[in-house]
Amino acid sequence: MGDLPLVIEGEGRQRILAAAEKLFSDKAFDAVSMNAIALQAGISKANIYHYFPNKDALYLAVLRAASQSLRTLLNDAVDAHGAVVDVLRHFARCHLQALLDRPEWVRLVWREILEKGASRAQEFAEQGFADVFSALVAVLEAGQSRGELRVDFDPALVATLLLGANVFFFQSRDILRHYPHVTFADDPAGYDAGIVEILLRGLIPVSSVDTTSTR
Amino acid sequence: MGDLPLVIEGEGRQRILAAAEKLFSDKAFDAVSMNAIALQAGISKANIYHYFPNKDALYLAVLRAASQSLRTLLNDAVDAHGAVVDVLRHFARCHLQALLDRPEWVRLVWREILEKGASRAQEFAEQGFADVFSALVAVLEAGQSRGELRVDFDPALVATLLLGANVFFFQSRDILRHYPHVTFADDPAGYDAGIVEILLRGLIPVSSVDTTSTR
DNA sequence: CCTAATATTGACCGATTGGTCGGGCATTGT
DNA sequence: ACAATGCCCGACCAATCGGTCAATATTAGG
Repeated sequence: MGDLPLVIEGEGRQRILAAAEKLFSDKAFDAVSMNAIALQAGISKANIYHYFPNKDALYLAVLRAASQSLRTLLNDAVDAHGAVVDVLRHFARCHLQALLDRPEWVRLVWREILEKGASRAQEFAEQGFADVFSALVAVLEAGQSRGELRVDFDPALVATLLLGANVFFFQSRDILRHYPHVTFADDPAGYDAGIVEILLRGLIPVSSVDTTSTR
Repeated sequence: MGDLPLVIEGEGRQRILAAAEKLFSDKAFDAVSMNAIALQAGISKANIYHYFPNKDALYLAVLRAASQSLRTLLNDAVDAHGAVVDVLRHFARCHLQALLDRPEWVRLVWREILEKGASRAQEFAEQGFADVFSALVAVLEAGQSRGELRVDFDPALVATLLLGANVFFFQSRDILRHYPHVTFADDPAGYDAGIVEILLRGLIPVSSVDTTSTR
């Protein structure tokens, strides 16, 4: 009695996972102590060991959950309906928005990729994002075979370029914001619109001064 | 006597910095102990404190040195001679090669950006790469005013796209390597060649079925 | 050869780390 | 009513952490 049960369906385990996710998302593994996690979760440190055998297992559980959530979130961005150019525009927009909506998950997964070179990254990012990548490649190939896109480029390369543009934006928008020429740091939609437009049209004028048949 | 003086000009301080750079480059700050650094440098832990007041100062010195070295390395990639398209090709190639040649520096700086949001990242990456970014933007603007490039795109956006493509390649080539469609994971030159070509020409066929007037 | 400054060290410190242990508290099936 | 079972905690542990200090090598100058 007395203590107000703020978390009814609490299920201690979820509290722990949430606390760990929050802490692990903005500090490295060794920089997050079990004490801090227990404090954040509002429980005792010893209690964590009732649900998880050790720190690694807890971290792995958090990473697994975040990775899977992020995976489905990103997969939802691929909607292969309509003309290829529209699909690309839609994907770029949704994909970047998904990254920005759940920065904790992205940071969690990306930190793991940075630390463990290709060892554990294989288990998550590789297996976890291969489908997004494949879906994007498939869209591009369809566009090629349907004549909507040129056929003399590598679809996987374009997919990498598009994914990389979004990830890079996510990672360095805080830095880009301070650059004098950058006007899109706070406008992800505008950024993606510009990116896709450049990818589609190219930087070189169509041929000579023919020009402005843009539309 | 006895001990072979492998390092003549050793200058203890450099040994420490080198050891710390190596360790900090593939493990996070809290995951690297002063003991480990001392061991790697082949000296005693207490001796480190003769050259550096504390762990933070040592880390900061390493970060500063790596950041500056990386900065000059990347700046050298910008060579604004010749036609704009050639400059872009040359820059992309050299920039990515610089990243791949000194992965320790890149990982060091990039980890710092990941950890400290925009606080200390400002001091290094921002200040350190603003000139590369500006130079690239200047090249693109020159290309626009000279009529070699279209004028209806944002130069800063293209610069971000190009830099991001290289950084993303550097970060995730270990993952990309395992993707079925990817053939360029071990061919940075080919990757950049393809990237630049796409940026210049665009994905959409010149007009309709005119086609294959490539090259 | 002596001295003074610089390098370098082993031993040590309090604090914090991941992890353990034994026992309370509450719910539940019987 | 009672035993059982899961949940939860304070206290504790050995190991390691960053950092200090007094004492010793090593070097340079006169």
